[in-house]
Amino acid sequence: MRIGEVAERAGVPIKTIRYYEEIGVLASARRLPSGYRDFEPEVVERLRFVRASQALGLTLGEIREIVAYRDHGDAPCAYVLELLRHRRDQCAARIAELRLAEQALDALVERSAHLRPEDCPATGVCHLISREA
Amino acid sequence: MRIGEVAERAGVPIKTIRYYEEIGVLASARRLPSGYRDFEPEVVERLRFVRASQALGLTLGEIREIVAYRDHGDAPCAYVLELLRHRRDQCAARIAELRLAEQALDALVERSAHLRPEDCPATGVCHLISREA
DNA sequence: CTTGACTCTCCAGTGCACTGGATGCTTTAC
DNA sequence: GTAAAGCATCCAGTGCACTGGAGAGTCAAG
Repeated sequence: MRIGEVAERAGVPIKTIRYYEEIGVLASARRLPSGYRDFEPEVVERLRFVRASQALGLTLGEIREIVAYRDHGDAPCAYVLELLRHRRDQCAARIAELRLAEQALDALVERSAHLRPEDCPATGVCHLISREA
Repeated sequence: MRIGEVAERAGVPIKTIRYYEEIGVLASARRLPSGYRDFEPEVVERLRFVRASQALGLTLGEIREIVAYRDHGDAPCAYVLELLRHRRDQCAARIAELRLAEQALDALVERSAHLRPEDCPATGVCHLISREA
């Protein structure tokens, strides 16, 4: 299967597939006499795996580690589990941060309803934000 | 005030201050005969404003716009308000995304408690993740 | 007067994940 | 046979916000 078909089936740009190969997320593809890459059909599945992992917040570096385990013949389960746990914690932490920011933003937007531009002091940049400091 | 003192008072690295000046987040500082930057004390306040804005998720590009309003003599209130609203909506959207990812990760971690490595199929990379696709 | 701390500019690199463009060979369709 | 589509490599750029280092000038203390 040539790169264009893989790209279409997996829904990943051609450039990206070559990039994945370059950084080791995909193994180097076999070549046709023409020099064209010749992929196994399984690579489509692997690309979906990569995209699914990305959607969960794993980095390409982590994904490369996972597929390296598999390509060495080991089941990556324990490593994957560790990554997933870590990533879940990061998620939770990030959500907490964003909630705080959201609340602060909400309070600011709310407060602005009660302010008139004339109340702006001449000093500083914008007391809407800087009073927050 | 020289750059080192500003850096210390505002808690911002020297390099970063020069960078802010370069991209227009800070106005170009006056210079001493030696060539050293000579800052007004107010720049410390402005740096705090920049950091507070960043903490709310505004980009340096947006912050530059805000201070540009102020430096042209206009109160940036309306513009700031628009940014804040937009940013709040982005925040909410991102939180929703992360919640989904968190739930998926949680389900995966949970499920892994009931799987043994022996159950791993030989094909694919890791069915823990790829079944999710 | 020397040493060390401070500052200057300029260039380049980081991290992450791509993306674009130039240039040229190969394959496919008509 | 020719034109278009597909593929190849290589280099370089994107966006964001810095960060590091080289090489050189300046200032304060002893």
